Amino acid sequence: MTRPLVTILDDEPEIRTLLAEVLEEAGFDTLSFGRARAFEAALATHTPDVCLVDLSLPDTDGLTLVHRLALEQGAIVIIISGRAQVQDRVTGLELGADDYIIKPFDPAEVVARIRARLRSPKPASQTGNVAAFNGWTAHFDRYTLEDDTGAETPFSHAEGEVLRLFLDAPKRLISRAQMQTSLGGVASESFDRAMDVRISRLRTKLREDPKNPQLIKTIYGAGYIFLGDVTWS
Amino acid sequence: MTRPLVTILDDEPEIRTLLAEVLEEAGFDTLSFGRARAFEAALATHTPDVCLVDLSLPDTDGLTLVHRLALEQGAIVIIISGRAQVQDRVTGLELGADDYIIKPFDPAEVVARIRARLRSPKPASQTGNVAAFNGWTAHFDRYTLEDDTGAETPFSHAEGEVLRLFLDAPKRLISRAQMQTSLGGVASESFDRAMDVRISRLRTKLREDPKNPQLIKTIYGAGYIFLGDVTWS
DNA sequence: TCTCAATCCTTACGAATTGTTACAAGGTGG
DNA sequence: CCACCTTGTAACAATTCGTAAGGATTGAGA
Repeated sequence: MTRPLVTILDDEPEIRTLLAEVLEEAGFDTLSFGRARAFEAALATHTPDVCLVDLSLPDTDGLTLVHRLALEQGAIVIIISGRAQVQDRVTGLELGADDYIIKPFDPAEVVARIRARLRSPKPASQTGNVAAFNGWTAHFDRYTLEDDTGAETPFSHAEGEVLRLFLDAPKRLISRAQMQTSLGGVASESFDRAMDVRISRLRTKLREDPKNPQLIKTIYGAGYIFLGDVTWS
Repeated sequence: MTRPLVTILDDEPEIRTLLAEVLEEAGFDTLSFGRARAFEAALATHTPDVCLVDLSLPDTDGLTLVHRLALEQGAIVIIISGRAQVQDRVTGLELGADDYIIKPFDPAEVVARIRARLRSPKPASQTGNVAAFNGWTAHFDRYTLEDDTGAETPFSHAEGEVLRLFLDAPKRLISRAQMQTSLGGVASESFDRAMDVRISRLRTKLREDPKNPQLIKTIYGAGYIFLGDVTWS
C-alpha cells in the first residue's frame, strides 16, 4: 500500500516540521521545501498527489506558482496562507487552488481537507503531459497534436484546455456548465458561444467529419462526450 | 445555456435569499429549502450539481443527511454552518462533505468555493452503458442503437432517456406520471404530449410496426410496458 | 509608442433537435 | 351507434448547436 505523497512548500521551518509530522502520522508521505526553486526541481522526479503551498515565498510569486501547478500540471493544490482577506481567498481559488486554509490552522483540519480532496481525485493529468488516443498523440508540453503518420499540428491554449478536459474524462458526458466552470470562465449572461467555437476548432484539427463526428459527440441539450480510448504517459 | 444547479438548505430565510441572489448573479440556478423533508422530496425530480447544507436543521440531523448525500447520491456537498469548532469541521469533512464554510460567510468566497468544486469533474457511475435486447444493442455511451446486422442508428438524448427507463424496468408497467417525474419534468399543467412524441420517435428507430408494436406496448389508460429481454453489460 | 500578428471572443445566420399543437385513429361505456 | 376519452403522429414553433466572419485583446519587436 503506497501512501499518498503530499508536498509542503513554506518558508517557515517550524510549520514545515509541524505539517510533516502530522501528515506522516495521518498516513501520508511528505516532501518539504522552503523555496519554490527547490520544489519545482523536485517536480521533475516526483508526482505529488497534493501540494500544500504558502503564498508568501521569498523567491516566487505564490499565485503564479499555484496557477501553473493547477492548470498546467493538474495537481491538487491547497493554499495555506496567513493572508486572511476574502479577496485573497477568492483569487487563490479562482486561479485554480482546490482549497484555501488560513493560518493559524489546526493540523486536524488540514488532514481532513486533504482527505476530502483525495476522495474525488483529479484524474490522469498528474502523471504526464502526453496522451494517446485513436491514432492521435497530444503533447501538452509542446501544444501539438501528432497524427498516426507523425505529422504535427499545433493547437492553441484555449483548444488545449478543452482537449485536456475531454482526455481527463473520456466516455463521460460533460455538460456545458461543467466546461464553463472548469475553464475558469464566469458563466456570462449573454449566451456564451465561445465554448462552441472552441470545440468547433478542435474538431477541425482532429479532422472530424462535421456530419458524423467520431471523437467529440454532441448531446443536444446535455453536453458533449469524448469517445476516444485515452492512455496518458 | 444550462446553468449548474445549486440547492440551498438552510432554516434562516434571510440566508436563503442572500445566497440565492448571489448565486443567481454568479451564473447558477438555485433551489432553496428550509426543511430537509422538502429538500429530499425535490431530489426525486432534480439532480443538483452542488448542495449547500446548513447543519442546524429543525427536522433532521444534518450530518446524517450530508453522509447520505455524499455517499449514496454522489453529490457535491458543501456545509455552511455556524458551528466553528475544529472538531465540527473535521467530522463534517470526514462524513463526505467536500467543503465546510463557517458563518458568517462572505458570498464571494462561497461562489469561489463552489466553482473550485465544480472544476474537477464529478465521479461518475461506471455502471452499465450497454444493454442488449431482442436483436438490438443499445450503446448509451455512444448514443447509438445497433441492430442484429451490426448497423448503427443514432438516438438522441431525449430518446435515450426514455429507452433507459424502459431497459431499467422491462416487462413492468410504467405510467406516464412515472415517466414525467423520472425524466426531471415537473408534472406540467398543460397535459404533456411530449412523452408520446418521444415514444413515437423511439418506436420508429426500433422499426416497430405501428399497428402491432412488439417491444413498446401501450396499455390504454395506464401507461407503457417494454417487453424485451434485457441484458446489461 | 506604434504596428503587426496571433489568438480568442462575439455576432449572425443556417441546421439540427425537441417541445407543442392539431387532428386523425382507436378504445370505452352508455 | 354515439358521445367522450386516450393515444399516434404530422406539421409547426422554439430552442440549441455549428461555424464563418469580424472585432477586441494581447504580446513581441521596432
